[in-house]
Amino acid sequence: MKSNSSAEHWLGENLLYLTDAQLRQGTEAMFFAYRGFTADPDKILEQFGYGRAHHRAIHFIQVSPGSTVNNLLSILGITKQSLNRVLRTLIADGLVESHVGQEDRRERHLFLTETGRALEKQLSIAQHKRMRDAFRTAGPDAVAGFRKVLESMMDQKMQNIFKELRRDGI
Amino acid sequence: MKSNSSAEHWLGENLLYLTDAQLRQGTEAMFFAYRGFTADPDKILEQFGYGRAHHRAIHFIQVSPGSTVNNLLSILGITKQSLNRVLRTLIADGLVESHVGQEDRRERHLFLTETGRALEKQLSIAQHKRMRDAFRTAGPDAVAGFRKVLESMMDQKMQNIFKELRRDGI
DNA sequence: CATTTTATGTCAGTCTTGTTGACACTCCAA
DNA sequence: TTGGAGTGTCAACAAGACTGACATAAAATG
Repeated sequence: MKSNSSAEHWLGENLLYLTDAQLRQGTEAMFFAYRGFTADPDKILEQFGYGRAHHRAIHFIQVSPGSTVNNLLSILGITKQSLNRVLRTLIADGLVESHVGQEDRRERHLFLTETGRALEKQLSIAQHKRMRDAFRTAGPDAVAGFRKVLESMMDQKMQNIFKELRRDGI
Repeated sequence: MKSNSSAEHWLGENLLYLTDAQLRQGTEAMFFAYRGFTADPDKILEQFGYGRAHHRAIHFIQVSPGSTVNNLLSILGITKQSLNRVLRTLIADGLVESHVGQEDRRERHLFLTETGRALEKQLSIAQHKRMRDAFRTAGPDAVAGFRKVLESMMDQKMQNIFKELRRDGI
């Protein structure tokens, strides 16, 4: 009896929900959900002539004000040339300020201006609305699971950066 | 006593985990996880000179063999010109076959060839490995929550398509 | 039968966002 | 003083999305 229940438990945890069909379903869910996830901010960004790359830069500068270019690069996982193109336009448009470092004057510390913070707020309100609705619909336990799975799906390096971001003020 | 507990419950469900910080964390989790999610297939695709667009086409043709171009378009949410560019190369490379419809001869029905199925298998094995590991680490309840939240995050139209895909054989 | 609509394909041009490679400048540290 | 790190910039390129225009074949409709 006990060994039977244990076998069932093993099945439940390791086979039952890990069929190809289930994994395929997970794959498609990620694909479709990510589209929804970016849809609302994309509409706003379009009005300003910006793209997702601008959104990401704005987001992480907001989260870690004073972050250096290099730090931002390791978070975004793109080349400095790509980031620089985006930063250049954001700085030219007065959304981002770049301050020479006091200790190390080679470094540039990035900050959002008033205008930058306004756009960031507009973007996050739109994005958070959808996420809040999804969280409410799914319920607290589902949200916990959602975060758990997503975290496990990241590369180890990104998982560390993700946790690092939680430690600071945010 | 009872009303107090009820109030706490309400707080727990509607405020506690829906702070700006929590929503921001969800946003970042989606961003980092999606990078991990695509990383492994991307490496394989690169060897063949393909990109994510090719992967998506291959995936959904595998899931729904005989699907028409228009059907695929509504799933992928791109323009026919974009899809056509991808399909042209896949057909030229002998991964996909396009058959004129029997009832309606305007339609083209898409199928994977043997070679196409082989690549699809290689890609899904890589992608499923990461997902399976993440699912095992997080556990069955977390996986259920993960799916629930992702489904709620999709646009209504995509949610229907997603469910539609579950109905057929998969 | 004539016309319109639908499904698909294709050409041409544009945009965003990523890539490499090369080079310059500043400045810290050995 | 020299080497290397952090940063900025130029040029060229590619993937993958977009729009607009046009072509073809076949189905649907009048």
